[in-house]
Amino acid sequence: MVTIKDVAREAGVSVATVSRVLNGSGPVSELTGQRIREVAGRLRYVPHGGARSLITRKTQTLGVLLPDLYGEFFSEVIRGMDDTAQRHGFHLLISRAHADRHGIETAMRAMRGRVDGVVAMSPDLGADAPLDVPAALPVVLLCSAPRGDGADSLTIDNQGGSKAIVGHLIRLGHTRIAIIKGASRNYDAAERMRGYRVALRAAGITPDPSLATEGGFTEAGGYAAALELLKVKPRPTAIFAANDSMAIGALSALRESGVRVPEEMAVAGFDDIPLARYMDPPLSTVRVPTYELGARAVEMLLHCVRNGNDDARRRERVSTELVVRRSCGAGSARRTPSS
Amino acid sequence: MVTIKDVAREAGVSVATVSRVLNGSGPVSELTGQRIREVAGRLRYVPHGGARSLITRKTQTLGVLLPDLYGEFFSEVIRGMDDTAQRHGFHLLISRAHADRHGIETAMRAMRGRVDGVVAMSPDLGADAPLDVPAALPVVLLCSAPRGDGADSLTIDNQGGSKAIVGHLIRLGHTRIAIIKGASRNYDAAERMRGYRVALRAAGITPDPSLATEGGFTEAGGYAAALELLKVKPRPTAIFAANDSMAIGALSALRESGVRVPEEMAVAGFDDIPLARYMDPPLSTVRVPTYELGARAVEMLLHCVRNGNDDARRRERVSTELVVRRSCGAGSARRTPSS
DNA sequence: GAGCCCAGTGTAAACGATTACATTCGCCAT
DNA sequence: ATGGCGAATGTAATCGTTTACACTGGGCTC
Repeated sequence: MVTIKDVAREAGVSVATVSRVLNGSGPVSELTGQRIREVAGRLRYVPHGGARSLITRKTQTLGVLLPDLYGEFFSEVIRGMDDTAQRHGFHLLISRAHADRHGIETAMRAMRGRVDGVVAMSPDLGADAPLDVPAALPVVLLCSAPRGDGADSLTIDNQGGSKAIVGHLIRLGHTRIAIIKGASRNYDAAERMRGYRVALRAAGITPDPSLATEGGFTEAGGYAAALELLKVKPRPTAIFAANDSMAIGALSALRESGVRVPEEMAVAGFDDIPLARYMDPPLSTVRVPTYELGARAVEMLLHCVRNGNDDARRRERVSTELVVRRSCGAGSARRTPSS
Repeated sequence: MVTIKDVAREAGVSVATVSRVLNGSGPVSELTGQRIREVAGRLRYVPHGGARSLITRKTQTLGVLLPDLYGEFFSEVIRGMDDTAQRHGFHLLISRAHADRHGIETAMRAMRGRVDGVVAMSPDLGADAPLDVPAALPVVLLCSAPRGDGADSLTIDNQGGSKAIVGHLIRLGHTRIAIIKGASRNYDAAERMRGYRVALRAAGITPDPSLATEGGFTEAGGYAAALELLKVKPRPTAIFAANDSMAIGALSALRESGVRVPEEMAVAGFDDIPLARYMDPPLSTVRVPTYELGARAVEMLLHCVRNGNDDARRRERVSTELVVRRSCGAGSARRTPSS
């Protein structure tokens, strides 16, 4: 492996001069510069990133810690992150970790000295204590309950989205609106539940506990939850699933039970995954700007990385967009934007 | 930021001893060991990964270079890679790069000194010349035309998959089978086309050039291609799209043209993306084991990293599985495995 | 022509770890 | 008593860079 020393020897100069030429720092004569560049090219010299970052104390790399979920969400977030990082000359060190405190902390430790900062998604609720990681490491928490004041945080406007779609159902005349909740300790799930309650109360409807089931954010969970809800008397006329996967499971359950959607039961989801518009009927939902979520998280992190980590903590939130399709039975069946 | 020196000073020993304790190398007295561990814990010392890798000449990190595509494929591949890498104590440095030679080479250079090896996906055909990267860097090429002998390669059994599904259509009695090809210079696309031809010839059918259109692997492309194919006289009775996205586009085009699937036109895709089984009718396709693809690629790379990069080049291929659903009109409409 | 400045270059000290080699010391066999 | 051995520890070189500082020599200004 050819190092800067090899280049220096071959070009008959010192390593300092080579470094200056290759980084454009310090004054070097035109002639020497050319010679060095020629030699470096001929020898196929490529600077050793690790060595460089040791002395400059910057790795030009951002750590990304994601929970064990995957699918379209995962890849879109990463796409947003990578685009943004690359535009600023940064790499991405990606690791999937358990969503709990311990998993996150372990993974973060392993990143010490390899990254300039970390975007971590640890949606598990409860661990309100700040993370036990080297204090100097900038951290942006994604879709997580804000924790202490060691880290910035970026979340989805879950409440706003829930309120929008539940409000829409209410305007369509529904009063018995059920909810299929997400994973029990999950931050997004809790917030979506809260938005649902707020929307009902704002319309003068008292949330009925028998209309709240849990689906764990999975398709199978949504399926089971829908079957439960069909047994409730009087039966709800609308189901709001806290994500699209569960809504899709619910649609299957309803079809197999012979319940027509949206005539006998309106259904709505959350996330607007690609599948949603292909459902039969197409699923009304709340669009989450996944790409922007990743992009914004990296921007926030880069801000910390560059300006030091010491200034005031930022708490940001990306807003959502109501996507009305046929599954909720709106007259506005075709008001779907674009897709 | 606390370093090994801080720990050494605080514990009243030399850095060598601290290192020995923390790595379990060399003999250290029980007492000293305990003291050092206690101090390290109290000071929240975490070894600096970058510094360590500089001297040990191992980064415990694998580079991953993926083209600008995304979606379910992307995330599943990464999931397979990360699981495998993590099991062996490795991290993943992920970068999206242009699929062409130059993009790959640039990205690889940026990874010098940060990774122990690279999995690169550069499906663009044509660049048969070996990649111009530091020779010592182990590389596994994913879904790409084997290039020179500097790198191992792992591909999908595209031909096998195409032959299976086209063969299936032939057994159903079709003789005029159209194909919607993938992106023009793409390796997978070319191989799938080849498999299609081979299958036809094996059945004594001469491929009809007017039945081959191109859809660029996109949904819109598939839509347009299907409209083209409907104009061909005599009209084909089956369409094989080289991926599911195009098949889905084709389904839309057929529905809007009032052509019933599968009665008037059989349709088949390739990839088995999650959407496929939700289509109406559910899409017959070829399942690609995406997770295993990523997992296997990392295993191959780790083999190179560990045993040096010098031994014989491996050329591996993951096999595919025929997934028959309703869109191709098989009597076996419900033979779909699991899903 | 002495002093200064500045462009161009080299020397060597970092960065934070690992590890080969040297040192010390107690113990045991001779 | 002496030599040798091995356990426990320290010293310092090393990995591949960047960069503060020192040095040289030529062109100015007075």
